[in-house]
Amino acid sequence: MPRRQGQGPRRPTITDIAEKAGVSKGSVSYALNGHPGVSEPTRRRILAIAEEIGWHPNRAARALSASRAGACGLALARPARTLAYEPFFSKLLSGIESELSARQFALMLQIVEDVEAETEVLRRWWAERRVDGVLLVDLRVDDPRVPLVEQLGLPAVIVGGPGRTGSVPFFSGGDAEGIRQIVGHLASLGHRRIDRVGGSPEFAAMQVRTRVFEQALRAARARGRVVTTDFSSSAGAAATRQLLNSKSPPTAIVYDNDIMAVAGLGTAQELGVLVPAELSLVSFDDSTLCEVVRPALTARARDVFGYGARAAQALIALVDGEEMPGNVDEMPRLISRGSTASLAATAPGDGRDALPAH
Amino acid sequence: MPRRQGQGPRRPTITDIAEKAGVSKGSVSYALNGHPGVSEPTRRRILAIAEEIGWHPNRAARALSASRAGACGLALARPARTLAYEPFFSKLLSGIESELSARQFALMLQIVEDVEAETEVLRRWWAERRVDGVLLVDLRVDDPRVPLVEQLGLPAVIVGGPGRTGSVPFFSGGDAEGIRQIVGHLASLGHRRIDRVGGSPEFAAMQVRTRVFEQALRAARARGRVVTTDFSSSAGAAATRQLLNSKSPPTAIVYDNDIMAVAGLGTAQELGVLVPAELSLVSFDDSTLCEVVRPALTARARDVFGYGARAAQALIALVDGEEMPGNVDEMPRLISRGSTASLAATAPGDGRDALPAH
DNA sequence: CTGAAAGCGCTTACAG
DNA sequence: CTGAAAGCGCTTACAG
Repeated sequence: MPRRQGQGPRRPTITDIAEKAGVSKGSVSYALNGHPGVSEPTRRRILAIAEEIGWHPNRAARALSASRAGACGLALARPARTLAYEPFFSKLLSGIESELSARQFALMLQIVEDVEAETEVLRRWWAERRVDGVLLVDLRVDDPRVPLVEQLGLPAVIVGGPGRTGSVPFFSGGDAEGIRQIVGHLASLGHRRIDRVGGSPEFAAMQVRTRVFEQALRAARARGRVVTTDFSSSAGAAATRQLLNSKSPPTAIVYDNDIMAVAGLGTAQELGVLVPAELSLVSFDDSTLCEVVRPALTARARDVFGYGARAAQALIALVDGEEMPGNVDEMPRLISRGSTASLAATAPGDGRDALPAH
Repeated sequence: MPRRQGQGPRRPTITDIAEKAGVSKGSVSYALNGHPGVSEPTRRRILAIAEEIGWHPNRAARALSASRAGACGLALARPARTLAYEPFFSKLLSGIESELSARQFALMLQIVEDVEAETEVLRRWWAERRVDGVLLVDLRVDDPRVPLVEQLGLPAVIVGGPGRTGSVPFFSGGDAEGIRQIVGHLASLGHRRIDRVGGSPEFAAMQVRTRVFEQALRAARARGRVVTTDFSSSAGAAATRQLLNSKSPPTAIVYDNDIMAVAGLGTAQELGVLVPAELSLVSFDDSTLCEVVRPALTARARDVFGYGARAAQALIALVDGEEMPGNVDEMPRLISRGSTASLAATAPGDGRDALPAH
């Protein structure tokens, strides 16, 4: 026989409401949930009593009888200490959370070390009925989470595909269009040697970016290399140094995130390379960071908050068995700031002659 | 009579285990929870069967009978879209989450617009038994959450006091020591005019910082002003401009967060003020940001991840009715980087003569 | 329109 | 050491 915890006053239940109203618990439940089966006057009386005594449904009880957790899960396979460096992620989380809470869904968050650990979390959440569905981020190439959720029958939405996603719906982040805009912008400024400091190729999104980047270069009759990194500032700095010190240095560099772009800017400054006179820099993610450095960084902007919100909305629809909203492709836009400039306008010739040996 | 959702295979319950093992559900429960009341051979058999059929406890059922949600809550009264600008917060969240999940607690996260909305979330969570306890961050002066959790009997730990916290335990962030270290560092470099770009005074922590800042200035025989802001980069830039354009500009500025410090650096550069030759800059929060800009920013570093983890640990102890670990005051350390320098060493005289009019 | 009852999957005193 | 039973607070077919 359960004992009561000693904490605070006993919270009211539907039994209390039923007693006060002089009806059965069943009627109270119908009234509270807006189901047919109670007369309008009775419903109003019940609602008034619930309000008066400050009743709220016990989520555990509701979850148990309704076989529904009322929560969605987000497991993040990221070393916890690096989470801090991702303004993108914070915005995404805000967007997801705002939609979820507006729909009365709770958000379960867990940070794990790698994708294997994440699959374990997904299994456990589903087995424990902790969640009704999950959001999958940072899709990997041949991601094990996709077959897992399919096998489990766990409702899931992939945030930021595409990749091979099986039957799991996904929301694309508009990366392809973003890359095209950036390369187009740089090419229109006269750049023909455009390198890219990209993220790790294990991510499905990176493969798309690299493929589209190379297509865009060809379309612009430009050349360029891709250096892969782990997205960290130190890797961004190292890659920049490597590119600028190479035999044929670029006149423009595109970075896959804002942190690396800022690190690249600092590195260029250390090497005495003038931005944007001698080198143009573009970040693939916009953030306050890009605005506050000098020169401010040209960046691909997109509505990350809305992106997260739409993904959450899709997941709720999936969980509720409603029709999924379509994948509205994000339309990114390029925000031109001080870090990009025309080569011709700022540096006569190819602009490299005046460079110190670096 | 409940119906089964059409999703996936039926998940095993203790009834299944009891049948397979030929014992009662009660024995299964005792065995699974490591309680006395079952023989060792029986326990092992039960555990083996549970493992074999992939049993996991239904959290809703467990929560209902144990009157325990197995979750802690974190409601954030921050405009969702600005959450992105807080590396501090991301690290804190990671630390909290790591401790919680290590102890099998889930984290419920909700982002709300203001403290009033947050009190509503706390009330609802507790009434719905969604959480066993909550973490309170960004304590305000006369924060309504403190009397609320006391009245509700909702276990809570304040992250980043102090302030008037009633009976609610809190973890201090070591702000006082941090301020002293920064002012001491700048004074030892010869600075006597040290201004501070602080956060909004509605936060309890800001009051402490300002008080200690003024004490530290007096102790160092230095002078300085405090400008309050909303922590945003634009406010940081505006405050910097205001201070540098004043009749008696500072030779050093301390910023309450990294974003404002970076914005301040950019503003100084725009105004043609050389950092650190003519102006030293210090950030009160360290982050990658501080490392990647040029010059890199001197900053107060602290173990934010561990700070969050310890707060979560304290909350779990409180929820479990165990003894709370003591409030180990954070010992911050100052990381000296390129943005601070001795006045005398870099600029003869008071160093202001050479400044362009700004 | 309303009530009595069974059931969700656990936990835990109580008897044997 | 083990089993049978009640109870957590809901939801929902089923009878009236």
